[in-house]
Amino acid sequence: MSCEAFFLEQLHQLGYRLTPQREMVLVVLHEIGHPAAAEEIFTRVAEKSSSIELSTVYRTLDLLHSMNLVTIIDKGEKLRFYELEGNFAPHMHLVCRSCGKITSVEMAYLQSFLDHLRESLHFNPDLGNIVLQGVCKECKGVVQ
Amino acid sequence: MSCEAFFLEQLHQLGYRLTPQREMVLVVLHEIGHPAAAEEIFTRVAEKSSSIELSTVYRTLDLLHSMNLVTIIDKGEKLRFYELEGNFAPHMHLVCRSCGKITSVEMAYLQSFLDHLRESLHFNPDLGNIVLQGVCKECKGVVQ
DNA sequence: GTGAGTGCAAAGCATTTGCACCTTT
DNA sequence: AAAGGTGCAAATGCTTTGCACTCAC
Repeated sequence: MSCEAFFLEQLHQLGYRLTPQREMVLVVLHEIGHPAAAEEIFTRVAEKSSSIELSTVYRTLDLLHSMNLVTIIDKGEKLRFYELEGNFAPHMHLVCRSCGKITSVEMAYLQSFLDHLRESLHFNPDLGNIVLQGVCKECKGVVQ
Repeated sequence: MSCEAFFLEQLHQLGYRLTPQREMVLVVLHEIGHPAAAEEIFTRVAEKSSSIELSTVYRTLDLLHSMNLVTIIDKGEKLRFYELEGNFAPHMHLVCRSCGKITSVEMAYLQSFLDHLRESLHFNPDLGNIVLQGVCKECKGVVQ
């Protein structure tokens, strides 16, 4: 099922309504295809001549997040990033502390560790929300 | 070397000064022994009859962080938590999305994954800054 | 004595919220 | 018609910053 279809079904099931604003936010998240700040999503929707307000973007992102369609990436600063999760296998994010670049990594290599958390510590990790800070390849010489 | 000694040495080396406020923040971080918000540290110092201002706490925490004596834990909300790192082996934190409890886990199980990041992706993770969201043992039945 | 550090108060700033109006259902 | 959504503006609240005074060196 495409994530639009899933979105429509969920909206209906939960008694929410489909508005042009919600539709546009989903479209724009698709187009961007990488983690983006609320402000960027807002700007892109506005550019498409669809009128929208920043607080509506936040409310829609919340909604999408509660449906597990959007991941919130907290880089440890004030600003948060939002990414459409619909089409991808679960993955984690690497954030470069020098250039800010966000890289996606598939979860496979983490699997045994996550199993350990679940089985030994009985802690159930949220898979959509894993962020690692560090220094990327390109910035290796620049900092630290 | 105790972390007080390390702190003093670093201060001196970098041309910073030892003030009662800085000393008290370090003492209180020791006493608390678990991740705490700036506000809590501020309150505890104030209780000890040492006069201090919240912004000074923030400035001191920044300083300690830049010396790698303090870890900043970002639970993905506005509020951040600060923990003295001096005496411990590097570890990561599990944050329960239901009750907010922070648990420390040693890094050993993550080692092979971190090696993979370094070797295959040339990404150098910050060890002091790893936070995983999820649901803890006690809250297993409560949410999700 | 000198410049780093502190207290105070004010600013920042992403995000949230209250409320009246509008629109989907 | 009813209730959920939106826009607008104001509030939040942790954290940061400017500035004059103080104090460690």
